[in-house]
Amino acid sequence: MSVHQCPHAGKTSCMRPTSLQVESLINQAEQLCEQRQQRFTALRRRVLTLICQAESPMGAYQLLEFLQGDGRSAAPPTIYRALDFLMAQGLIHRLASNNTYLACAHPQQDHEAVFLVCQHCGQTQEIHTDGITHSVQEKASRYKFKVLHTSVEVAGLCAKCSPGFNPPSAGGLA
Amino acid sequence: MSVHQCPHAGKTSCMRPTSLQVESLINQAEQLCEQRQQRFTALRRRVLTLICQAESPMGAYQLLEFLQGDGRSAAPPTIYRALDFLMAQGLIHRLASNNTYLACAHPQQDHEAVFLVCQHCGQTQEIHTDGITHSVQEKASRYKFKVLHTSVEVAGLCAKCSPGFNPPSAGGLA
DNA sequence: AATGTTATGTTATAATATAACATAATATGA
DNA sequence: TCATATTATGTTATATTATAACATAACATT
Repeated sequence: MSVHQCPHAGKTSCMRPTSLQVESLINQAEQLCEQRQQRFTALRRRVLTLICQAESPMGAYQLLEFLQGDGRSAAPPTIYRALDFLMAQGLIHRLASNNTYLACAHPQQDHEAVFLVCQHCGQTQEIHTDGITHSVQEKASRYKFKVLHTSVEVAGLCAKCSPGFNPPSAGGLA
Repeated sequence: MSVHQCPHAGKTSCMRPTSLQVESLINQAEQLCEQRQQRFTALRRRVLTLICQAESPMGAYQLLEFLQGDGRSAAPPTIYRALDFLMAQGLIHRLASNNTYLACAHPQQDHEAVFLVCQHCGQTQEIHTDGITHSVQEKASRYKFKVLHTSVEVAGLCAKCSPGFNPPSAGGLA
């Protein structure tokens, strides 16, 4: 399980970040919440940490199990409320196509994102694409449709999971 | 509830089609299934008809109620199996953002679609956009990601429901 | 009719998410 | 500091969406 280079420089969802990178994401979140006078509570911090540490987007009940593992009392509303908060703050995204949640790669700016969701390993990459956003906007305006939010979720196979892919260091074994 | 002009000429999901248009959609479906040696059973026909007649995309349990209203015995698997079949045949689409199902506007060709989903009235327009599809494809290939299916769901307000919209015939009342 | 295949019926349950109300923690102002 | 308001969390129950597993029925082919 090697960590690959990534264009997003430490704040991306396309790989499992190191503990230092997670810490940095959490710190960013803390600052954002402070600026907005929102409470970044222990629970919210814990949930965001779990999401940041995950290899791939996680389901609500998966996260809930981790909370319960903490010894903490946790029922479904516990996790859904935390997720709602984190989404409202733009710190995480929800993937409608598989009901999972993942850390936002760029919590600073308000943006529309595109997600490349690997059907084989689940790893999901958030990418930015003015091109797509603009195409949608342009098309929508032709229908006098006022865009509030655009969800683009691309199902497919990531580089590692594409047929024929052989990891460079493994010589095709395993 | 007037029927507006629509670029899709009778086979669109942006409005409630007339009974003649529904009939035509069903006939198309029947022909496609025959060509593919698939059984277009009474149940499947009924479900597709319900979806075609709907003003806006319908939930599975909503559809199920209609089936039960028919006097027919119907449990969840009844409707989900019909929906699965219709999706496999490309006759309907599923919107992941709100768990609803709507008739495909162009069942003939295999296509990627973009959906403009009105948050106020629920009406949903399927549009075709090579631009968006190509943008996604191009972006994905830069990440060596093999695209299998692209889902684009745009939440917003349709022309009728946009703030300030006044229906031409109502003079701003109601 | 006998047989295999596909579709549907039926029961149960899984997976995802929210409502409603109680308690606890935090913030604010007197 | 205390009283109060507000926000967050705990708790119980339930709603919503979807599937598993197995039985029966319909259909297709011989």
